[in-house]
This record gives sequence, structure tokens and C-alpha cells, in this order.
Amino acid sequence: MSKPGLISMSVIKRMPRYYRFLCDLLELGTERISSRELSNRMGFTASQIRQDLNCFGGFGQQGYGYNVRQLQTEIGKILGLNNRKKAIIIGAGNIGRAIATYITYEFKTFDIIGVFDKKESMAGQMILGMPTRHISGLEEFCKENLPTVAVLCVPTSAAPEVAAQLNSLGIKGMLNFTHYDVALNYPDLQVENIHLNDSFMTLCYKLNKN
Amino acid sequence: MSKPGLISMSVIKRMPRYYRFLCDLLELGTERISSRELSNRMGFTASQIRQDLNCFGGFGQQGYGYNVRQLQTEIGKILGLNNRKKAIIIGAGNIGRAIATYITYEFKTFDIIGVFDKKESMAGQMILGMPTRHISGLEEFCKENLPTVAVLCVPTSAAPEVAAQLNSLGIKGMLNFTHYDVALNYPDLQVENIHLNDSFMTLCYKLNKN
DNA sequence: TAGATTGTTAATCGATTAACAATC
DNA sequence: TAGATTGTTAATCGATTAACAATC
Repeated sequence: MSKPGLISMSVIKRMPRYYRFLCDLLELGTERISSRELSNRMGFTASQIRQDLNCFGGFGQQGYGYNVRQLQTEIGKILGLNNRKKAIIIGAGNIGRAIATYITYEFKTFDIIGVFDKKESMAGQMILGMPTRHISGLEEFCKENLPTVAVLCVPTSAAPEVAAQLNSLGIKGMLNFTHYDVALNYPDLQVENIHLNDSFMTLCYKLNKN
Repeated sequence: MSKPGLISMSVIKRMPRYYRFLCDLLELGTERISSRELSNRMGFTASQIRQDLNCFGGFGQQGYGYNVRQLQTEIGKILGLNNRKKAIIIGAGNIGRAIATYITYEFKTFDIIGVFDKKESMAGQMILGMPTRHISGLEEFCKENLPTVAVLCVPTSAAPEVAAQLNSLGIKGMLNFTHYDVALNYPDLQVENIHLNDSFMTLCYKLNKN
């Protein structure tokens, strides 16, 4: 069960949630927790929790449960949260600036080393103590600084070109805020889509149904 | 198959994506499309597309395929995109301001009628031509203007209190950017979570695996 | 009519839940 | 030891895919 690559996305997608709840428990000073108790707090079944965790190894102990600190550390390792990665933001509009700030203060695994925009008027404007750079300097910057992650906050119309460029410049992973389907066109890139519009529409549906 | 309430979330979650692709096709001037052709463009199987659409009705025609405009209109109706809803933003930080702006220009179904923040120093600052309001005025504002949707952009620590208040003030749906589990605590509210951190961690996992 | 493509049923696949023996 | 709770297997459930008759 602990062979990597065999673990389904359904399981992976739940890991950040476990991590979050374990962090909360740690802060509360909880030392141990059973799958049953976690189940109550998180809304997953105890069975699923044990099943999920066992994909990566036997972190628990019969009759005792799980050690909160150990489990949190293990999940952190599984997710690779300790491997810091250099990231750049493409698009210094509202979303781009918000995400740059958010990542810098709330998600230490990514290290924002540059913010780029196409607009000449943006160039030089300070974000997080760094000057916004014009997109024309992207290639040189990447060759010098070797970022591996990019956050795509440009208008969807600009996305195909930017994605192609980032791909050729050695970017390995992307957070895609546009509606352009990067993953479909670059199957070797790791992509996480954050389609705000999709979430809005799903909420609309739920609201109209009730 | 077209009984409402019986349609699974897996299907619903794909509808916004259909809608998006159909909008693109419309802009390209495409009149008709087959499930097979859609399948190629979207990366779903043709079988799944037909299965999904048939949950809501037979929008296609044998031997012809689907009429793009008609299908787009139908999916818009299914999602309820024409029923505009009054929305408020709680938390006027970077994310709050970015989302307020984004919704106003990119998602016309929600109409942002107020932005609130706890910080005294924020009060009065203009966003989208409206003054940011102090959170103390939330109750009065809601009673007067009856918003039904709220976007939660406060720090997670503040979320439980704010969620309780919004719930009691008649809010029906929430876009939750915090890590507080609103849905677990208010099962009658419609909630869409946008857990940026979870997306970041999932990307980390994918990057470390490869 | 012949060709194309849907709507729909049946088969497969995968994910979740239940159960329980192992063991702390 | 007795009680608790895991790890793991088996059973169930739901979602996806395949197949094909209906029909435009």
C-alpha cells in the first residue's frame, strides 16, 4: 500500500485537510487522537481515516490511536512541506498581489522571489519589498534564479502564451488561476487549478436548488 | 434522471466547466458540437458528457449533436446564473479586495453591495466606489439590504464568530476562504470552500512525487 | 435511405464503508 | 489480563465507461 504513485487523488486531496486539523489539535495541546475522535471533528468516517493514513504507513498504535505531533510531522513529509520551492507570480493585478502576499505570510513552502506583469506602468511598483518586473525580463530572471513554481494570475486570454514560455523556462509546477487548461496542453507540468468562477457557479447551483 | 436533488456532486462540479467551454465555442462561432468533439477538447469521455447532460434533460439530437448556444443557455439555467444575488464581503484585506473586484467584473451573478472589516482604520476606504464599512454596522446593513451571499475573507481565528453572525442575519450561501469548517457547523448553509492552502499543498505533493 | 450521434442500459471500475482479527 | 483501537480484508456503494438500440 505504501508504493508511491499508486495512491489515488481522492486520498491525496484529503491529506491537506488532515494536516490542517492536526495543526489545530497540536495548538490545543492534544497529544493523542483516535480515528473515531478525528472522524467526529472532521466529518470523514473513522474507517476512511484509517484507510487513508495506511496508504502511507502504519502511523497509529492499536489500543492507543495516533500521536498528534508524529502524525502531523509525517503528513507534512508526505506532502513535502519542508522542501521550499522558489516561486514567481505572473500577473500583478488584484489576485496576483493578494496571492503573493498570502503565500509569503501563510505558506512558507513557497518562496516568492519575483512578481511579473505585462503593463509597463506596473514595472517598479513595490510588492513585498520587491519591485514588480516587466514580463520581458522573465527569461533572464528564470535563467538566473531558477524558480520551479509559477502562479498564473494573468487574464485567460494571455494564459496560453505565458504557459508556453514558463514551460520552456523550466517551471515544474503551476497554480493556475486562469480558465486556460494548462494541464491538458502540458501533461508533464504539475498543475493545480483554482477556478474561482467554478466555485461561484457551484454555490449558485446549491442556492437555487434549495 | 431529471429529478432535482438526486444529481450527484460529481456531476454538478463538472457543469461550470461545460459552461466555460461552451462560452469559448460560442465566441469562436461554433454552432453545433458532438459529445465526441467536446470530449477531445475537454478531456472527459464522450460517454460521461452524454451521461452528465442527460441528468438534466435531452439537450441533443441524434445524428446531429448539441446546439452550442442552446446548451450553454440550458446549463446557465441549471446553474442559476441569471438569478442575481446580493453579496457582501467580510474582510477587506488583500484577498477580500481582490475577490470583490474579481466578482464585480467577472461574475455578474453576484452583486457586491458591501465590504466589511473589523479594523477601524479600514473604515471609509473606497473599494469599487463603495466605502468599506466597519463590522459593527453589519447587522443594520443586512436588515436593510438583505444580502443572501457572503464571502468570508477574514482570518480563520475570526471565522466562527462571523459565521454565526452571518447565519443569524439570513445569509444563505457562503464562499469560505478561511480554514474554519462552516459547513460542518451550519449544515443548512450552502458553503463553497476555497482552501488555497490545500491547493498549494496538493501541488507540493505532486511536485515532490515527480 | 445511409451515416451520425444521441439517450440509455449494462458492465466495469474505483472509492467508501463495514467488519473483525491482530495487538498494544 | 481486559479494553481500546488499529491495520486490513471483504462487502457495498457510486461513478465511469462501454455498448448499442433508437432516431434524427
